[in-house]
Order: sequence, then structure tokens, then C-alpha cells
Amino acid sequence: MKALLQNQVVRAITETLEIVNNTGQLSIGTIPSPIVEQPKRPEWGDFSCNVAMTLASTVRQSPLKVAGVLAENLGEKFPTLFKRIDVAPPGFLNITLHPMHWLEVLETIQDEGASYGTSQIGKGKRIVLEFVSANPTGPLHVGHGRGAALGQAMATLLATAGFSVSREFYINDAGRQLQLLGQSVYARYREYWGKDSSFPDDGYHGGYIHTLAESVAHTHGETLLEGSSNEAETVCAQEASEILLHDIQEDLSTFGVSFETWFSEKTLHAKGLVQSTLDELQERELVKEEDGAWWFCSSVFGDEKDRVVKKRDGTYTYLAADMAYHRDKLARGFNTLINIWGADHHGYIPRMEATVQAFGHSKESLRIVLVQMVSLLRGTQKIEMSKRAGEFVTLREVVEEVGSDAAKFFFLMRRADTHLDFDLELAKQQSSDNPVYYVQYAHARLASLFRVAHERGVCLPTIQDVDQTLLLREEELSLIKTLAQYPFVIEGSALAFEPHRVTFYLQELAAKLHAYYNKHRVLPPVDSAGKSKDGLPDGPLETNGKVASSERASVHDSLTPALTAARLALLRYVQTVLRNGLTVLGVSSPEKM
RNA sequence: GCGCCCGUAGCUCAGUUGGAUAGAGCAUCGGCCUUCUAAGCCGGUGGCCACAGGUUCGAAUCCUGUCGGGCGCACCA
Repeated sequence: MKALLQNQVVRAITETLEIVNNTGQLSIGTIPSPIVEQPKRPEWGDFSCNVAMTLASTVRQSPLKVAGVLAENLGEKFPTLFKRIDVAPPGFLNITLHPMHWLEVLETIQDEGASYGTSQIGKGKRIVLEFVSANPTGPLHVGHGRGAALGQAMATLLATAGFSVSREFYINDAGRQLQLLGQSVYARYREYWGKDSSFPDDGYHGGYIHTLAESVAHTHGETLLEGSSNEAETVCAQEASEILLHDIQEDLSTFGVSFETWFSEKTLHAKGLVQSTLDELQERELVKEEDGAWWFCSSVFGDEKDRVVKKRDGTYTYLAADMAYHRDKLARGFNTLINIWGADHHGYIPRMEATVQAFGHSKESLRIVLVQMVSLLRGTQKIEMSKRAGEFVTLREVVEEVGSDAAKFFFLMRRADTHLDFDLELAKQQSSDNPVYYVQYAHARLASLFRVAHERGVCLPTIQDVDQTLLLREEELSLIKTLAQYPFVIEGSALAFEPHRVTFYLQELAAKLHAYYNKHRVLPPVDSAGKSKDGLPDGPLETNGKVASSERASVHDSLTPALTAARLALLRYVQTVLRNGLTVLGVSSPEKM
């Protein structure tokens, strides 16, 4: 299998740097790894490289001169790869390949299919990706949905880049929040039976608490009214959290998000791992006793102050369990721990970084990805949500209204750390204004084209079957160059933990496809099929974008079976890449819309 | 008060390990369907990249300060 074109260019430049270094044309010393990218303007060639400018100061020559030397050597050494190499001020190398080389991209996609875009950069690295981790004290809301979509996409993305990824949901099924849930449900339970009740001040006010109370009333009758309220609250907490966790699992599953591991906080306590974690750190003087409480000396690792892990009343803080949990993750042999958190938890980062360091791992082995809030809009009208009153729009409601695909795509349209406006009306709209339909439609449109081709007895060829020279015009090359970028988008996106880059890429690819499709006929019109005479491989290439109907007719006249075949082959690979990208995002690729 | 994030077209946002003339969608204005899905395409309008300094061949991008917005600063989670 051939190396990706861009990597061939990188290698060529690297070899050239070595040559000019060895021959003394330039005294470079350590050869840098050159950065090659597709420039934004077509007149700057297929690839551009800025290595001459970065080297200028070390070789004590002007960037232009360095670029000149490199250009000359590159051209001499790789005449079959490069058609021309320009030097542009202030020192760019603008590289144009012999166009035929671009067709290799299509062969690569043909060979790799659904694997096109995968790489091995993450090979051998094991990542545990923790996300959602919502308390089982209420239904998932929209914010959780964003975290879920992001986590799922990131897991797929990292796996695509060769990492071994395990998705994990940490269940906070111990501690104060659960206790509050029990108290809240028990209060509603008493109300249900017409008894007096004391609702906790900071309890859960959502309407779903009533439903849970009714459920408890159904299974336990009035038996919880007598006896200690403590016990009754524990029963309520237990039963309510089980129901809620079940709902959470169901919602996530419906949303298309799954986990390898559901990790229960309770099991850490049950196995004594929370205490043993503290004991271990105490022996190493990273946990100390003071004022009747136990403190984690996180300030040793740069946190602004030490943190309580065991309260004066003998109970553990959330942090203590979380430390035990992260110790466990490290003990399971993961190299990198990625946690996706709501941005309001950012203040918690230093103490978790301190935690992994306390266990002898580098700060970098923990990577926290923060997710900002989601505002739901209906058109321009903002939907107000009040956490205090327990009024928020649930993930389930959103998915029921707009569907999983649209919801996921919208959640992945923005960088994680920026606030997201989610317009429910737009997400439902079936038009090009709606980005998810726009991209999916590109896929469905091609599927439809291939169906029609099939019905008319035109087979869907592979790149090896067609006259490839028919794909060498700028129109087709532009599409092919975009396809060539895909593996680099995946790689960059994975290394930066930024799935939104894939979303943007897909919109760009879909836009190019739609434009191409609109402009160029692929199948011959029904009545003249097979009768078209040979001629120029297309009509005059209009530059102002307007296609007069007379021109269209001439386009059809010149549509030969060979050209149809070549275009079908090209579009088949466009469809493959669209599908691969959508798959990374967890969004379906419909055959029909 | 201290810390973190953010400030790019009228709106929502890409672009931030420094690169060439800063991009896209929406909105707005004007065009394109007897043909493979118009759930589509083409064109116009629109910018002191919050502000002020600094670093250098080069800054939306890095540093410092100011202003504006969000979020944190528990023996809660």
C-alpha cells in the first residue's frame, strides 16, 4: 500500500534536507520534521511548506535562499512526483504534484473502504475515557447529552487513530447526594399517604420525585411510614437511584452511547478501597490528620491548598472516593485517563492532577476535557431552565423531538469549551439550513444516484475500472484533494481531542459534493442513454457559476459512458468518506431521505 | 479579591503547537428545477480578529496590562 500523498511529500522534503545538509549546501545540523499542509489558495499549489523560514536563522541564510536551494534539489531528486515547485515570499515552498498522483487517493479509499482514515499513531496506548458520570439522582438533561455525544465521538475517534479506548461511566451511588435523594423521595412518599413530611431544604424538587415516591409506595405500601425515617430514606434512596440509573442507561442506549464499564462508587467503599487509598497516602505523608479531619496534601503538587478527604464526622468527601477511583484506573494499566466534565467543575482539576501525581504518574497522564453549557432555543426564543426548581429539559425529550442524529450532530458542531446554542426548530428542519440534513443528504443523494444507475443497468465501477484521465480537471481534483485531507483531519482531531473538526470537515465535503453534483451530470438522460456522441469531456467550464440551459444540453451531449463511469467511481469514494466521517460522529448515513 | 475559560461579519461560530489577501452558515439582496433527490446550487452585501503595548522576518494565534461576559473559589457533589 502506498503512503498517503502528503506523507510522501513530507518524506521527500526530509530526504532533501538530509541531502543538502550532507552535501554542504546548507548546514542544518539536526533535521527538523517539516510541516506540510494544503494551502488555502489553489495558486499556491497542492502543498506548501514553511521549513525554509524556520531554518533560515539556524543556517544563517535568507528564507528565500534556503527555499531556493530546497526547491532545486526537490525538483531534481523527485521529478516524477513533483510537477513544479515554486518559491514564494517570504520563503514558502509551493509544491504542485503531477496530477496523476492525486488519483492514488482514490485507490487508497478503494482498498481501505471503511478503514480509510484509520491510523496507528495511538498504537499501544491505552486510554480510559470517563464521561457523563451523572449522579443517579435525576434524569439526564441536555448538558449530559452534549457530554455523551462528545464522549462517544471521542472514543470512536481515538480508536480510529489506533488508541485502545475503554469508555467508563462512574456512578455516584454513595454519599450525600444520594442521601438527599432518599430524603426527597421519602418526603413525597409520606405526602402520598397523606402524612406530614419535612422536605429537605436542598432536596430535589423535580416532578419526577413524585413519580419515584409513587413507585416506592406501590412496592412497599405503607410499611415505610413506621419505624425509623433513616432506614426508610435509605430504602427510598436505594430504590429511586436504581430506577433512575436504569432510566439513564436506557436514555444513553437510545441515544446510541455505550460504555464498557459502569463503575459503582459504592463498590469502592464496600471493598474498603477508599480507606486503603488514604492509608497508602498517609504512609507517604501525602495525607495528614489535622483538626480532626484527614487532608490530602494536594498543595505539594501545585493545588492552591490541601483538601479534606475524611470529614470530622468520619465520613469521606467525594474527593476521597474519586481518588480511590482514579487510583484504580491507573492500577488497571491505562496510560492516559481522559475525563469529560462540565465546565463548572474546572476548579476541581488541580486536585485531580495532584491525585495522579501522588500515585506516581505524570500530570499529563490525566486529561480533563471541559464541556460548556447548552442553551436550548426554539427559533430565537430561549427555553429557560431552572436547576433549583428542578425544571430542565431532559435528553430524552430532545431526542424524541429532533432524533438522535440531529441531536448528536448539533452537540458536536462546536468546540467543547464554548457555549452551545441548540435550536430545536433548526434541528428538525428538513432543509439545507440544517447542517445535519445537509451532510446526510449528500450521502443519501449519492446512494440514490447509484440506485438509479443500477436500475438503468449502469454498474458502479471502481477506480481501476475507469479511464482515470477523465478525473484530472480542477473540478474533480478539488474533490479528490478534500478526500485526501480526511485522514489528517481524523489524526489532528484525535490528538487534540476535538471531534468538532470532523463535523466541520464533513460540512465542507458535503458542500463540495453538492456543488459538483449540481453542476455536472453523471448519468445520461434516459432517452439519449447510450446514444451520446463522443466529444469534449464536458461543456464549457463556466466560471461565473451560471449554467444556462443551452450549456446544460451540451454538457449532456458530451457525456460519454466513459465519463459516466469515471464520475460514478469518484462519487463512490466521496460517499465512503462521508460515511466514515458520520460514523465517527455516531451519526447514521441514510441511503434514502 | 484570587483562579480558569471566553471576546473574530448584524447573528451563531471555525481558524489559536506563529505563516501568504482572516473563513463558513444564518440573515439580507439577486439568479438557477421538462433530466441522476431543489432536503440542492451560483452570485452580491457585510471585518480597527474587544482595546493598548511587547516579542520577530511575520501575530486573530505567544507575553503583559486594561475593559467586557461566563464559571469556579465547601469538612457539597
